[in-house]
Amino acid sequence: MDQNKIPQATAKRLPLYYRFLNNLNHQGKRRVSSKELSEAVKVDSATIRRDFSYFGALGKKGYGYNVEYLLGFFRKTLDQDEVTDVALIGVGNLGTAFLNYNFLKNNNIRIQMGFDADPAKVGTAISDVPIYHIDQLEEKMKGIEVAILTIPAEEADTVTEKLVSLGITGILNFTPARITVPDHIRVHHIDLAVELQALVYFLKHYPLKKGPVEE
Amino acid sequence: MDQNKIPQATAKRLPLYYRFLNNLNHQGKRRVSSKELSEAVKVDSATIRRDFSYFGALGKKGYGYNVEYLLGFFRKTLDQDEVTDVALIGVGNLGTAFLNYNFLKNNNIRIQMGFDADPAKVGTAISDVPIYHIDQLEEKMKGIEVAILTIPAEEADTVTEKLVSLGITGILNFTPARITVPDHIRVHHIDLAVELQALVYFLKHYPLKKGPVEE
DNA sequence: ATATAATTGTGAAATATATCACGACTTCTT
DNA sequence: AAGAAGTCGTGATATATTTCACAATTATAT
Ligand SMILES: NC(=O)c1ccc[n+]([C@@H]2O[C@H](COP(=O)([O-])OP(=O)(O)OC[C@H]3O[C@@H](n4cnc5c(N)ncnc54)[C@H](O)[C@@H]3O)[C@@H](O)[C@H]2O)c1
Ligand SMILES: NC(=O)c1ccc[n+]([C@@H]2O[C@H](COP(=O)([O-])OP(=O)(O)OC[C@H]3O[C@@H](n4cnc5c(N)ncnc54)[C@H](O)[C@@H]3O)[C@@H](O)[C@H]2O)c1
Repeated sequence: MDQNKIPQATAKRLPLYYRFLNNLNHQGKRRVSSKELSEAVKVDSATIRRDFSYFGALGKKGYGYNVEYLLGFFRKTLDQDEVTDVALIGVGNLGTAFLNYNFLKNNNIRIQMGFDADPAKVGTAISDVPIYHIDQLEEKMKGIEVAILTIPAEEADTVTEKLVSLGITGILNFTPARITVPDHIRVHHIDLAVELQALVYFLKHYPLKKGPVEE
Repeated sequence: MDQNKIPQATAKRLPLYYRFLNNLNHQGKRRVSSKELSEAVKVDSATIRRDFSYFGALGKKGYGYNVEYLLGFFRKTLDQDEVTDVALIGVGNLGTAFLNYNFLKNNNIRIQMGFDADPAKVGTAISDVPIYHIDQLEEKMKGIEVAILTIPAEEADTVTEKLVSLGITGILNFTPARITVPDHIRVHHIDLAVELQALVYFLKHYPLKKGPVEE
């Protein structure tokens, strides 16, 4: 049932398509063309058609795509029928922001518990998510396969080792550390400082149209 | 002085290299090879050499790269000698987390002011960053070219229009909305829910080695 | 002084992604 | 019912990025 031939670039766009299809559905739209979708998600319409085509012929020539059908298809494809539980490690500035966000609504993902090393935080709850001590990882984290890492960079390697030994398979890493994991574990990095700095770099070195490059 | 031929993929990695070179320098390391750096940043060593080579011959065969020299070079390349001021729009969960983070230290970027629509937040300061009312944008935001957008998705288009009319050139957009801007404005999207959902998708559909695909 | 080991920079090849452009088919209009 | 308009799916092509692999050069050991 697995389509290992779906390009990663396509896979990364699926959640985006899914969200916009949901929006359209809520607006009562019955059909949508790759052109319309393109304007909404800012992805070239040929790319959208190509993306969809990896899953078969989902549309109808001359008509477009049926919103409800497409939505249902992607819901299954993205496993949106079952809730995915994740753990959050590091209840600081970023971690707290995530705990206050409802990933269930649109993404069917639930942060089920948080862990921190600070005794002042242990035992509390944020948006109904209980916070445990990091030493309770083994005891509490049974069955959870995905972790969000929002701890100081210095702690990243130690905590990652623990997570790996407890059977985690995926980590969303917000620390600037490039953590080391065995081959069978997937890590996605979101490096906010790098993103910001890269944006600034692009602005200065790849100016878009207006404002010609001086000097 | 501009090198418009540097691939975007390379440009995105520059801040990463810069940070690790900084680390090495602090550790007192004098030289580093592409292989060592590769292990630290998890980027193939050939890719690193290729990336560096776009800027000329920065290394020495049989020796590697001089850390201090490379660091100095990238500091200039990344304009790390002057502070870049940015504005943050939307002082909620995420926005507050960013305000509490010091981007100055490693990235020479300063969030100089925040804006919000909530009167309870206006007039306060978070980590010494003053919060103004969104209606004061024009009055206060003079000279700032980059904005971080952390407002509700519904507000994204309206606020973006204002930002654009006030001469912003780059936006780091954390809302799930795909905002529409003129061609000369650069928008980078960081869509946290999409990132999380994409990670989950990859885990289920592209399992790495161990744990063969069932069903 | 010589041999050995390390490491760069890069042409060439491989891989990945995006876009063009059009035949085939559907829907809409009159 | 016929013609016009719209839209998909996709072969071909273009572009972007990564990786291989090796000659050239430098450093190190004996
Ligand atoms: N806040 C931002 O805007 C921002 C921006 C860029 C990068 N980051 C990175 O994200 C990470 C988190 O940032 P933050 O601002 O939320 O930091 P923070 O200091 O506010 O939060 C870190 C939390 O982790 C906890 N912690 C420390 N050691 C731990 C351990 N061993 N196990 C479990 N919990 C532990 C701390 O008690 C604290 O609550 C950092 O690595 C930071 O560099 C944050
Ligand atoms: N918090 C998360 O973990 C998370 C995850 C995924 C996506 N997001 C997205 O990031 C954005 C911010 O999320 P959040 O959790 O910080 O939301 P939030 O509701 O906590 O904060 C939004 C802030 O924007 C302010 N605001 C509303 N309208 C405004 C306007 N017109 N001008 C200026 N300020 C205005 C509000 O007063 C509030 O302080 C949202 O679009 C959300 O979908 C957040």
